[in-house]
Amino acid sequence: MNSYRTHHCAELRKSHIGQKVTLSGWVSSRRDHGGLVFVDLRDREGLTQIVLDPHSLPAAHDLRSEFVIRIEGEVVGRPEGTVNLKLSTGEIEIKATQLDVLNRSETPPYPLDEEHVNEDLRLQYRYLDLRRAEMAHNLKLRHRVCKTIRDYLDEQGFLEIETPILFKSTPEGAREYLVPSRANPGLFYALPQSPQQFKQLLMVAGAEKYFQLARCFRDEDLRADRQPEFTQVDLEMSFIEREDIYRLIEGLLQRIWKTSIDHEVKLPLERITFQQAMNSYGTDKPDRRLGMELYDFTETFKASSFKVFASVVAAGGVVKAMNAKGFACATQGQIDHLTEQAKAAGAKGLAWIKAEGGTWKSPIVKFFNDAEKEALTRGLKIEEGDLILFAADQWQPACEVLGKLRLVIAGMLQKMGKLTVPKGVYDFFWVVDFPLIHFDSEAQRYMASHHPFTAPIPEDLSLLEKEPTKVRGQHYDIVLNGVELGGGSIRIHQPEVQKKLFEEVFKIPKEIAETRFGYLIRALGFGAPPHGGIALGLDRLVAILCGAESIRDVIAFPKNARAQDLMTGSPAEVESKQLRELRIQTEIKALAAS
RNA sequence: GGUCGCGUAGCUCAAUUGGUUAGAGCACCGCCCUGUCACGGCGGGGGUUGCGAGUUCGAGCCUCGUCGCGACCGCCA
Repeated sequence: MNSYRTHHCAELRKSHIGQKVTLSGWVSSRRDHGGLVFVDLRDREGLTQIVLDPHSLPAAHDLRSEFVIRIEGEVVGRPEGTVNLKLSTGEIEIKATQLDVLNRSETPPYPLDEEHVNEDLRLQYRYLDLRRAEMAHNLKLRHRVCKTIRDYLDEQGFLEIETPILFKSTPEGAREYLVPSRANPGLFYALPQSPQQFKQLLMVAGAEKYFQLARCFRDEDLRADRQPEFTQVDLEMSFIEREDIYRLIEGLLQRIWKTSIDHEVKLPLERITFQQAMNSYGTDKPDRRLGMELYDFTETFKASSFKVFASVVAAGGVVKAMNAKGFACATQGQIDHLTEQAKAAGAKGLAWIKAEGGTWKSPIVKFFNDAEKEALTRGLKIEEGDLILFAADQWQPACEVLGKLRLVIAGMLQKMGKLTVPKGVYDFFWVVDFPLIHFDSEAQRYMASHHPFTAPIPEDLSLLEKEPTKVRGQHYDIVLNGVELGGGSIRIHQPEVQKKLFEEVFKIPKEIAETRFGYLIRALGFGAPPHGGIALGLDRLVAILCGAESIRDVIAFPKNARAQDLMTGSPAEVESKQLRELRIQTEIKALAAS
């Protein structure tokens, strides 16, 4: 025990009454009554009320917010009627006999207990922001989760192995951060988007079970749940099948939820196919808590006199609909907004029906016959006050349009108080049987849906040449409350299969495939074991556990939406000497000079 | 790159149809106060309304531009 503290500020209870204690911390608030001063003393763990008598401790009058002080005193019970039930330490207080100001503080630029402060300011003074109880709690919970992950995976026989941060550019995926090499002028490293290739090489190396809390870097535009650097729980195993991954990760999630928030996750988790997810929710990461499933009416409208629907069906498309329960009150403005959203998602327009005032109000209902109306009423369980929305297109675009509207409408209904997402519900499930390959209309070639190392499902292998988009991959995503928590796959371990995909399916020129992935294919040729793995987004996972809106709230020093650190002022210019050493010239300087 | 929203005191916000000297709470400074916990009372300081143009007799408010921040779309194998 050192001279600063005998206890922390959330520790003392009635049972400590009479003890002489020393506490150190920050002045959270001060209530100066002239002849008596109360201070809420805060440290990482919590608050304790200090009572100071300014007659013996005159410095008590000079205390201000965020001063760092040390207090000696006696734990006393609070007088009758002054107990504060909001504080865990609210039954006691410290009668100070000694006050030392360890450090003064500038007036804080914003009140630390204020909820809705400009995020700029919070980020600029992040060290103050992190003093707030909520942020301190988030950091603690994140630590608890990391510790649980390490303990669990250690028990399961995993080795924590670090992989390089200075890696090589592999422009197949996300845009990368580049790092110039002074020793090799004109050449660049790239920061890894993920340790994907290294973890596969570790399997070839016989590591068998690898994991890492891996920092990953992507130079893409940011979102509330996207940072330029973020952390993945990255792992890979040899001699395993998909079922082994499911079992392992389910156990891990169960343990994390138990140790961090004492919530029981029931196992095994449900599995749905990509096909089912799209069909029922129009997305591969559905938030099933919202209800509002999509239904198919292709058969109903096959021969409809409503030509818009009938012609889509004739062209091999589908007619899908969803019931936005209780949203018949949607204003014209809201309908217009939904139509815009639908168009942005690729629809040509938006057909809708309002069940209102005992009748159906809709621009299209006049084309429907009784059988069609009956099918809709039954299939969508239409009741007074409902809003029905349609999408007619090829299967996937039709699903996606309604999937997007479903989320927009859920947001609107929540604002109106007509839809409440239940709290404390954690809807985990696996999404499986993803298509291995999709056709990218922009690049005019087939692309890997996940990444190019994903193994096909063996029975689909024969389709690879003729109908590549029908091949399913041994890929799996774990979804929680509409958030993609992570994903992974069984990898290709035969070099000839990997080569075939690169060169014949993805049409990556031989030389490029060689320089980009040659070492990996070569490694696979030296007895690579069957292997697979998964990566979980740690920031998102912790954010959900904390109930945080943004992953910025669970990262100690995050960047803003422009990828800047407002506290340190990075990124920043560098000395021209540094650039010369790297043999780098920037266009910006040339532009400024001209 | 695009769409939308926001920008007024240190912080959170207000300011009627475009109308006099831009207000309030908290914070800050001074004085008073022995049971507060959002302590209270009295007094005080604090503003280039993000910036720049324009319209107008007159702009925090309208228009254009610009900068900053945020959300979303694109992007994120």
